[in-house]
Amino acid sequence: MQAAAGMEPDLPARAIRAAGLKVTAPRLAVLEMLRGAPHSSAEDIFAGIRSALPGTSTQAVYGILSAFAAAGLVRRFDPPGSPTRFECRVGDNHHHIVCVRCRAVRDVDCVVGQAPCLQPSDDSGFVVFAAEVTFNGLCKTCQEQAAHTEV
Amino acid sequence: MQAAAGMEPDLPARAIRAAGLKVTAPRLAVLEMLRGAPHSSAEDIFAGIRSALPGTSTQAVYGILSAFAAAGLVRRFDPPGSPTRFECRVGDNHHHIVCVRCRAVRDVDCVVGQAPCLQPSDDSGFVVFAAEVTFNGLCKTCQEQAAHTEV
DNA sequence: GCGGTTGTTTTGACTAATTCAAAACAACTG
DNA sequence: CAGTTGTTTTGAATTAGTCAAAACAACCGC
Ligand SMILES: [Mn+2]
Ligand SMILES: [Mn+2]
Ligand SMILES: [Zn+2]
Ligand SMILES: [Zn+2]
Repeated sequence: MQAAAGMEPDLPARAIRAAGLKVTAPRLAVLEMLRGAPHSSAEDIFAGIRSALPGTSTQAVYGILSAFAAAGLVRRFDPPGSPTRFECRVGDNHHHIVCVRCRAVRDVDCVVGQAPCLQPSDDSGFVVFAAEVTFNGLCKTCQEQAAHTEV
Repeated sequence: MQAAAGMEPDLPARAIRAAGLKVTAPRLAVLEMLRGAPHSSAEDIFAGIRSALPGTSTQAVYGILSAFAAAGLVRRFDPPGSPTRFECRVGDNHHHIVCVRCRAVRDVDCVVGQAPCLQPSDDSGFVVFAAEVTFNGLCKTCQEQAAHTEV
């Protein structure tokens, strides 16, 4: 499974190699898919790549995502009530809005500038690495459907 | 299972009744346990009450916690990588620090005053109800153990 | 206090999401 | 091009939680 190597930069492959990982077809497929469909679950990704790569298994996808996350290539995000999602946007301290009805996820840039939420008022002796902010709400579609149902 | 009724106020029972729920032994046990051990998981709670109430099942605990959460008596919290936790502190917009190593959870009072993180910079048309802030870090114990292992 | 109604718990099965481990395999190094 | 090492496949197991029917108990009114 090697593309015409040595010619174009082939960004995804370089990113994987730069992370100290071997470049493989399933890994390229997962990374490509994740670029086009951020906040996908492992199962979403498996469904998205299985036609192009028959013989691929969910376990492979889980393994790939773990490796990517450990290498800092992707970020995990656990919305309440749905399986873990993954995305390529890393290291920019952005947050998420989740629709409590349909579980849709949208990115939210950090509210108060750079890394605002990173200082808890009292850290109880913890060393804090990161702050995850998750807004719960209703997406536009679900607002409309709720308006219909209610009243 | 009726205590000497009509004498003392019996706070937990009143809280349950005020929420429009019937007062039962397992419900009292769960609420009591949750007061003494906030951020417990369903399984934690089951383990904590099963000796006092043999014959209780995990399903009962799950049912009780769902009813309590729906009634606003308890709050759920989903730390990444561990089962859902529950607590009695409700309606005060407080947040959490989670130790990424041992999964310990601590409360953090809201950082910037009242309800700071409640305004996303761009809400994409979402109506936002609440903001969950989760700080990831290392607890004191895990810092020390990490210091030993590393260097 | 007694019985009926309704909400709660038990019992038992089942699903979804994820993890573990051994063997087969393929990418990269020299 | 062969060896080494990391990756994927295959197959099974586990964890966390859900669903549904039947047994049961709290609470209301009498
Ligand atoms: Mn995102
Ligand atoms: Mn708390
Ligand atoms: Zn929605
Ligand atoms: Zn810890």
